[in-house]
Order: sequence, then structure tokens, then C-alpha cells
Amino acid sequence: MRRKGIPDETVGRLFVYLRALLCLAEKGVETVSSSRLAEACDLKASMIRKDFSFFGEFGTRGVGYNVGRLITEIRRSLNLDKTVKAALVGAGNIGRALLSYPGFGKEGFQIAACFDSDGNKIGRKLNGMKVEDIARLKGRIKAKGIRLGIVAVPVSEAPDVARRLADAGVKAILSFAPCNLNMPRGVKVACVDLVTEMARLVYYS
Amino acid sequence: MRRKGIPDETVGRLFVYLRALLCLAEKGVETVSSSRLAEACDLKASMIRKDFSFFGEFGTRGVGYNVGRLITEIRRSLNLDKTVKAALVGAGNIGRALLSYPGFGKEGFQIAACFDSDGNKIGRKLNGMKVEDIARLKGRIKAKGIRLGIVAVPVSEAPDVARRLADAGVKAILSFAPCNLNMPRGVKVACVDLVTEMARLVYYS
DNA sequence: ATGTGTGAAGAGCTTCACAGCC
DNA sequence: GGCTGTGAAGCTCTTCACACAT
Repeated sequence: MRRKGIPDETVGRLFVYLRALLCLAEKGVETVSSSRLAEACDLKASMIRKDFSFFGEFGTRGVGYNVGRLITEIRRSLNLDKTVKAALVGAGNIGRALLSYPGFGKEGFQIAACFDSDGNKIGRKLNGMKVEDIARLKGRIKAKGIRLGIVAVPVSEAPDVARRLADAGVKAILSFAPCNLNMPRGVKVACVDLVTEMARLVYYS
Repeated sequence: MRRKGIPDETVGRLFVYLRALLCLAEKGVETVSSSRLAEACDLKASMIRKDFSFFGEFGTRGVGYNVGRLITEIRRSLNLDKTVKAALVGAGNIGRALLSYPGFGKEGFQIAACFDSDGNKIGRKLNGMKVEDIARLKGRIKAKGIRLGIVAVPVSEAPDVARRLADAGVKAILSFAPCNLNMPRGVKVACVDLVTEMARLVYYS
């Protein structure tokens, strides 16, 4: 599903640039050079220029980049220029935290549906979002045109939930279950696991 | 701080192997080949063998790896064979969630101190952990021999908190603040940011 | 003069393929 | 026969260096 020749790393950094640029825009800065942006992001200027070059020519030689235009171009490059709908599976602690997380709405993310398999939770409201039966997952996701799934269920259920999401046509999954989901090619998975992150750090500490 | 020639990616994967191995051990499996482990982790067998080779010769030619021994060796390689103490800064929502997160204790992580700058929180207990004044951070971290820091404060305070942790001798930081911390070489930083993860995924969805 | 955009060089990671051992 | 361990090949990402635009 990855476009020709654009490194994963580049896509990840684009959002880092976006954050730095929003900060600059707030301060009223109108023009920024790759070296100044590099300093703010703790990266090399040449890498920033190369990253941008995959998506187009956003700057002006001898001058630099217009902050406002660059923000627009990065948003468009990342497909963040429209609201993005996501389906949440799992109405437990993590699910609840995600539904009330203000950071999502700010960048145009919207949790547009919430599912669980627990009969006690189905039909209830969680942070204003109705919890639906996971059996309806496929139909609801197709009807709403959702392309992004969030897996916030225990490890024991995660692979099955991920399979259902992929089957419903979801193209990318954010998983909080610390396990491999074994998805088909074409479905991108990002796994958020604090214990793994800690373990990595211990090695360097 | 990274040891000679061992890729970051290898260190990250080691913990993935460890999880898969623990799962096999639970099922009573005693021996595993690189290709079987590769299947479980959705990776190539040659990569697993190469990863292990950075740390030693853990297997037996013609046979495979002893699951129990491999678990021990990986734990030792990652320095997870002793309890690891971490200092938490920020007694807000994230901090509270981390203190009650059962996954940490399971792998030998222990939040050994908790700090905040809010006078209303200092002195109170949070999940059984006393919240201390951030002014005491350096002394307490040195006294307890803590080498790992967790930054769970707002972006506006994060760089300063990270600097204090580094100054106190912390060697690695897990940050939940969506910003660059600009640490000196020798301090490893891992940043957990859900919005960035979502943004990456949107690109592929 | 200044700073972007980019082909080419360089560094680093992954995969291959096979020698070596059980 | 089967599987590990590893040098070398292959590939990808990063950095360099400079042509080019303002």
C-alpha cells in the first residue's frame, strides 16, 4: 500500500515537521529554512529537503519555505486535509481514554464508531459514543467508509479483531495489544506497546 | 550509548522474540527453530539468526534453540534480568495510568519514584506512590540509582523536565509529550505519540 | 549571496547462500 | 538430513556536494 519509493521513515518525519511548523506559525514566523527547521527537529537539513522532495517542490531557492504553505502541503501529502474517521474496537480502559483524548480531534481525527463483544457494554454510551455489537462491525465500517481501525482489546482477542477489521476493508490498524497481528499485505499495522518501549530503553540505560 | 555495531532495530526485535518465546514456553514447547520463530513473528528466519548472532551463539546446529535458555539469554542481553527502576515525572492522567499498569511489573519494571511540580499533588499518594516535589528530583534519582525516566507532563514543561532528568544522570527517557526533547548524546529518548502514529497510518489507509 | 532540489556517494540494515556442526 | 552462524551481496536510507533559482 506504500507509494513508490517513499521511505516509511520519511512519512513518519513529515508529522514531526508539521508539529514544529505549527509551533513556528503560532509565533508568527512566516519563512523558515531547512537548516532552521532541522535545528528545531534535531535532524540534518539535507534530510528535510530530501523528505520534502518526495512530495514536490515546496520551497523557494535562496529564500526558504513559506511556513503556511508548507503546513498545507504536508497536510495534503499525509492526507490530513480532510477529517479522518476511525473505528475503535474495545470499550475498556484504553478505549475510554482514547475517546476522551483531545489530541485526536485537534489534528482532524474522529472516532466514528465503537465496538465491543461484551453484552454489558453494547448499547451503552461511552463518552457520548454508542458502543455497538462487534457482530455489526463489517456492515457499519463499510457504511461509514471507515479506513482506519484501532484495536484496544486483550491480546487473546486482538488477532481475531484485526482480521475482522481487515475483512471489513480497513487499510491501517493502530493496535494496543502487545502481539503480532499477522495481517495480509496491504494492511498497515502500528503497534503501541509501552513495555516494549521500556525494554528497548533499558538496553541503552 | 549504543554498543558497537548492534542495530537499534535488532534491540527492538529482541523483545518481540521474547514475547513469542514466553508464549511458546507456556505451551510447553522446549525447542524452536529460527524458521518457526520467524513465522510467529512474521519475519525472516535469517534475520532472527543474525539478530541473535550479535549477542552470542544461543542455538545448536541441526537442532534449533532451547526455548528456556533463549528466554534467559535475551533477558540478559536486554539487561532485563534484574528489576529496572524508573522515575515518573508528572502525576496527571497518564502518570496515574502508568502507575496502575500491570504490564510493567510483569517484565520487571518498577516505578520507584514519582515527581510533580503542582503543590496540590506533592505529598499526596497516587496508587500507593508518594508524589514528591520535582525540586528534589536530582537528589532522589541519584540516591536511588535510577537510570530511566518517564516524562508525562505537558509539552510546555517537557523539555525542562527532560533536561533535569538528564542532569540527574538518567540514561534513557520515555516521553509522552509530542515534541522534540533535544537531549545530549548519551541520553536515549523514545517518544510515544498517538497522534503521530495515527498520522502515519492515515498515509497508508 | 543565500538556500533549495537532487544525483551520487556513503552508511546501515536485511537477505542470501553456504560452511560448519549436530 | 537439518539447522545454526556468518561473510558477502543486495537493498534502503542518509548525507554530501553542487547545480540552479532568486
